[in-house]
Amino acid sequence: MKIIKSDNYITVKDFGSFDLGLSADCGQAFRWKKDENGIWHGIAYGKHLKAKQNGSELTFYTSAEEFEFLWKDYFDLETDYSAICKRFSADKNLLKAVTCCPGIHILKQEPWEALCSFIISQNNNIPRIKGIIERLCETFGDETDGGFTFPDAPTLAVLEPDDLAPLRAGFRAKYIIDAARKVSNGEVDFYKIKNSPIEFGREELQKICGVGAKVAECTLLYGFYKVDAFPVDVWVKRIMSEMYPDGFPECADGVKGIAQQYLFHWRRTQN
DNA sequence: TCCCAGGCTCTCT
DNA sequence: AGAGAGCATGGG
Repeated sequence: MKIIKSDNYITVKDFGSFDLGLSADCGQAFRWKKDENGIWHGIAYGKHLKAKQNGSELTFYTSAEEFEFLWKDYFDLETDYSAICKRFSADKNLLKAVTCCPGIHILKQEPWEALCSFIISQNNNIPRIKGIIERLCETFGDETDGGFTFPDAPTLAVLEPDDLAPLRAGFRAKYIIDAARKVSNGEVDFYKIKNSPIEFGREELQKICGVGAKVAECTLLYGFYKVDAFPVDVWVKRIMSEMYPDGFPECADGVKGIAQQYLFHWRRTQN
């Protein structure tokens, strides 16, 4: 990877097959938006980022320091996805999926944001998930230069479900509050989840009311970078019954979550 | 309008 | 243990 510094931005080259837009908007994160100039805007870890891609050139409107300690890792730019996709090509469906949308990386989101976002995602559609999360940030987050931060768990833990009425999250409001309380009082231990095998995280997260297998897997994959987590939603369920009635292919062992992300996006963007 | 959405809880067998 | 209804809301 090559980084060229300028006054107010940096240019990055030789980053492999990464696709910024696809990664930002393939249903794993809900806060990235593209403006009329093709520039992506997002906020993570309390920092606002503007970034754009022109083929094999990425522009980050931030300092080289911030890129090094935050965004390089957030966008998982040092993992060799072409090697992973090459492994996937042993399976004909996975080959189609990675060929159709190369460049998807798993975004390393904040654990709390991932948990909260996927609680909101249940029995919901992506445009509305984005709306609820936006209202959550506007109502309870902190204002920064480019928007609002994601409100942390302690901030929400002191609220009652009714206080979330402005979000129009429906029955999910009580789940968000239960999650906020259990995370901020340590009943659900993020540090231990991060440093334990995936099975521990599965059990720990499902202590929260409103968190079942699917939300737990999503949180582990996108919030804790447990790349073998395997979220099964209605789309992946279709894929499994149509293409893998006898089980998932061996070539995805250890990185099933990444395979799932390619298949999910592929299946969803067909027609 | 009506169906359905990156599911989960609760209840009834 | 397994199946099914109900859930809040609104996008398409």
